[in-house]
Amino acid sequence: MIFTTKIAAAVNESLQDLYTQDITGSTDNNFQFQINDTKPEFEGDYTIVLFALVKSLRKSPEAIGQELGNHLLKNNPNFFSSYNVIKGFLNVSIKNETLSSLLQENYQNKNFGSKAKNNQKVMVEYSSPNTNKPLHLGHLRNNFLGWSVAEILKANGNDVVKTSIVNDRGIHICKSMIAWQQFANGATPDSTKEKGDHLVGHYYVKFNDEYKKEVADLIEQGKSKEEAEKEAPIMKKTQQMLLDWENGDPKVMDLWRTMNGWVYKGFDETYQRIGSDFDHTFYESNTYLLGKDFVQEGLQKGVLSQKEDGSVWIDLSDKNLDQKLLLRGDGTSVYITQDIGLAKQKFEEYHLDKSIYVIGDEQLHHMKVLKETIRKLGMPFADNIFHLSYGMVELTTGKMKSREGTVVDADDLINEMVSTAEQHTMELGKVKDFTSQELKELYEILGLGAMKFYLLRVDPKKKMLFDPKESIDFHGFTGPFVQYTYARIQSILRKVATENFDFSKGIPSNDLLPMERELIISLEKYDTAINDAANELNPAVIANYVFNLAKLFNAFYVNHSVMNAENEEKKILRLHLSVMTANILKNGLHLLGIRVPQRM
RNA sequence: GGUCCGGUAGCUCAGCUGGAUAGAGCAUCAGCCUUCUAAGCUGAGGGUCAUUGGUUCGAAUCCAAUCCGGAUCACCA
Repeated sequence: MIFTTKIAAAVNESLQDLYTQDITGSTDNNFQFQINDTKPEFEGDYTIVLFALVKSLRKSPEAIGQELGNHLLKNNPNFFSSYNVIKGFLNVSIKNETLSSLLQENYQNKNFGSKAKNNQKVMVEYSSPNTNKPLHLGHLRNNFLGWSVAEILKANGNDVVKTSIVNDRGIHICKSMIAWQQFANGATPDSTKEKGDHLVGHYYVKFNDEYKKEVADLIEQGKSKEEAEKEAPIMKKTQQMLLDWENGDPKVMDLWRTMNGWVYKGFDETYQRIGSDFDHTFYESNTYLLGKDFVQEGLQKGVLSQKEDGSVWIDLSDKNLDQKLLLRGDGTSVYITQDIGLAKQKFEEYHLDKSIYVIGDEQLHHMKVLKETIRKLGMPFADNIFHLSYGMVELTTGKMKSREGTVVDADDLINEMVSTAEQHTMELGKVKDFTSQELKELYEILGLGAMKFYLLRVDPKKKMLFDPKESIDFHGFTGPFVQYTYARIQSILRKVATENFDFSKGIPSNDLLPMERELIISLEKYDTAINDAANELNPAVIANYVFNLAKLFNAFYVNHSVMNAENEEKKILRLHLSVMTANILKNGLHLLGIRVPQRM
């Protein structure tokens, strides 16, 4: 970022000096060019692409390149060391002195991280589970994404509020409750030694099994499928329970609170383990009546219309979106009604500039409708609602369906990852002196690191394929690879620390090897990575950056010794490089919710 | 059917606001541990960037059409 903006400014200045008179017509001095990284097969650090200038200057790209390169060097003798022109590409190299003083400066600032100050108040809503079943792989993607995006936005200078809305009411919750009443014989998490969310989840599946059975029986007795589905006793009981719940029936409320309590306890355990946290949690049981007022207001304003049966609609056909029901004939609200109410509440209570919803892409349409409805209702924040939609996690073995129990359970997967980490660690045998407590901690760091990296390294928008039979890798483009690089550097620092280096004296040499230059330039790009990731709401940008940096360091590591450097000056330089790389790897991984081990 | 998203190496994915010979990881093959951690490093093979046409100095990238896959279009949440 620092370099590209600096180069852009320098190029602009030179172009103005050289060609202002030559430009006919426009006087805004707007020169078109592009700055790219120089491809490794050419000499140089950055490449200025000149083709776009050819037309307005009416010169050959080679001529422009020579003139511009020459002028740049003359004008910025402390910044550029050399240039070359190949076809329409002007490759420039940055001076060693500039690079090492940048490293020096950033070393003293402790970080290359973003200095951006956006100062926006942003809410990120993510996780948003149902309290009738445990979390599965899809929820993990959501949690990791939401948490990471929130941290990335913070790193980019925003004030971020993390929230979750818990879907704790409704017919599906009653299903688990009814099935528990009928089949559980009073089983509790304590009596069964099972995590509460799993226990409740079983009865959700059980409901579905029983329901199917009853429907089949009724069909056998001669009912139509439709009739059977309506009349199945367990479904009727469930619907009655929902009514009782809405009327505040003490017995139902009691059971509801108890069973939700079990689920929350289970969720908390999982959240704590994966490091998900929220500044505020909304509960649907509190928010589901929100939004009705706006419907009334909208009616008065004439934005909404009412049908004969009393139902209220909004017409979005001008936005290519059809009509949408906002209030049923009996006056009860639907999902989107409360969403409108909650959106408004969020903006007002928190004075938000932006509200981001981390929700699967199957709700793209819903979110579009929500946004347009809010706009039509005249609420000013419609444009500040963003849907960070992510693709489903699909299994090689078919679709995940909680109802049918064909999901990759979050807790199971985490356990599996952690034990794989243990297995690898045991095989390598590098930490035999660790206490059992330290080992346990290490396995968590590595197992979760592998899993988070795996889920975050791909573009959120894309759906991803997961093979439950194949374990997530610990080699190559993975979390453990980056963690390993960090641990390696710590190993160097542990050995050198005893020698009491005086870093305050700075880097005494400007004699840089190609790999040392590459590392500095790469470190400098962390800032750009954070910016890009924040603008795109895409943690994969960070994952890719951090991986490339680690790869670069490893190549450097095998070629050049820090401890036994050619001379004292080299040693100091490389220590700076090592510390900075470790800092950024740690910081970058943190943005992905991944911790680093000191040894592994 | 309408709308939206995707199709890049055997597999999983980068690259997509147009730029040089399309990149990683896994898998395959060949090397590297008396020197700071081999969860590592070096190298090799592997491509009709779904197809066809267009735009231009230049297209994986932009446009159009077609094919394939998916999501969605509730008085469910």
